[in-house]
Amino acid sequence: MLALMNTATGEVAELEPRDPGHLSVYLCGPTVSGAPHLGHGRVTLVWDIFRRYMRWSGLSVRFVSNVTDIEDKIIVAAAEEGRPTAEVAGRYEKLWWKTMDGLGVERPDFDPHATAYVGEMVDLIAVLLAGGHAYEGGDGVYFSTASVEGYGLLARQDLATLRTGARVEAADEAGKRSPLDFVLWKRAKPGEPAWPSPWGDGRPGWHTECVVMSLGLLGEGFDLHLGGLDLAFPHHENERAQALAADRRFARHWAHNGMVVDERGDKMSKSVGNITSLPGLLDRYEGRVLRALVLNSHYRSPMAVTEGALESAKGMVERLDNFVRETRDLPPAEPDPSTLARFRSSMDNDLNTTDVLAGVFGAVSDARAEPARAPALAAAVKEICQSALGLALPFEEERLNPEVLEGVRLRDEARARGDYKEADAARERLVAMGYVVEDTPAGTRVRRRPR
RNA sequence: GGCGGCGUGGCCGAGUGGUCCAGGCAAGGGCCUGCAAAGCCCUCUACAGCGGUUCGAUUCCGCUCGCCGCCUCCA
Repeated sequence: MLALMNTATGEVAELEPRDPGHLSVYLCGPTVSGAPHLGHGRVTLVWDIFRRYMRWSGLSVRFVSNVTDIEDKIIVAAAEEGRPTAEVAGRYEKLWWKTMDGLGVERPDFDPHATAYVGEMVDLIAVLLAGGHAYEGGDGVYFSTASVEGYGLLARQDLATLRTGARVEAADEAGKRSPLDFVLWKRAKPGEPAWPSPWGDGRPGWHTECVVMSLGLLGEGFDLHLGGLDLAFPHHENERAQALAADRRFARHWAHNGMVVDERGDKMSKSVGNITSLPGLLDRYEGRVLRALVLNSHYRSPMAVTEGALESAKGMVERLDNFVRETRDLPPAEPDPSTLARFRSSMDNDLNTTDVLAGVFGAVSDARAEPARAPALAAAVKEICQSALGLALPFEEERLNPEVLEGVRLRDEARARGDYKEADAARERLVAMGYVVEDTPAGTRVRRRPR
């Protein structure tokens, strides 16, 4: 079974599914108040790879990832555009899923929306109030962090030290008793979207939705809660605190992926404003290149998405593409067992995907050096890349348009009669159409280079 | 200030107390080719610095320097 760093303990530990053979997973999804950025690309790719691998390993995975469709930033965006929040959120959500398709990231099994769970959130807040874990302040209802034993587990600090480092409270949260307390229910200002509650019309705070949605769809003591490292504290801590205060058993294992950083090594961050649009990047690089880049770095390390790193990742994809093209007509074979074994042990070791790539490229080299083993090795590469990692490779012959086929025919004819001037001209035309041209014993072949 | 992490060859990026070697990208040379492309071969070979432990440290320990993350919004 796969061992994964557990943020709650600081140790790599084997996953132990609550229900044998089934894995229940919650991943914190996007707030749809803008275009997805590179950080969204990483978090979704990392855990998409994880999810596929778990399924490939024979587990059934119940994968839940939420969409936060009501939140301050959405209200601001809607006000700026003079449109309803639901419309703005809907538009960005559409862009979100389109971008996920571009990345080759599978849809979650469930994608609960915050606005569909307001009633459950109100119920939870009532329970917290009744239990003395929450209080009413000026602008709404707040959670009392001091009321929970062991608050600070995911930050690996205790309440007192966290409080020492906390920054000055925001003015609109003046009703809080402690800077670490957080809002459960925000009373609506005039014109803001609002839902009814015993504490006045308003909207839920961000941290509550994940509690009711994860417990609602995955049940008590679900297996794994995932997200970007920046969510570990305070977001996940605050989820955990609510669940504990409500006497519910929450996630049993927490895992967090590292941040995307800029060229200088600084984290991409909304407040800093150094975030890069993901759809914009996907115009320049296909999703497979980004997936290769993610695979080439450990999921917990900071990852820079630079031109050089992207070009390098593209080179890897191209090398795999070439290997697949040259081996796809080999007779079918069982995947090479030792290659698969190495793959499993790399993945099971806290998702060491860089080592996975080393193994895959090792198989590629071996297949070229030892033709007798090539069918089994090629089958292993296919199994690993396609089935387990979601890295689509050209296992099927590409269809070429008539114009390209005509160019290929012209080059073949010219070469056959020794007219290299014409042959070169035909090649240039094909290159201009975006193809790499190769001469083979079977004649001219063309292929597209990864974008 | 508290807590956590990082510093590997031109670049990205694993890993390890002791032979050799990560892997990819890039660069240079060669083979192959009508010329190419792809592929193959070769070259460039590192572990921030200083101490310590050890027969032996890039790997363990300490210190120094540098960088980053969290304690604000955030994936």
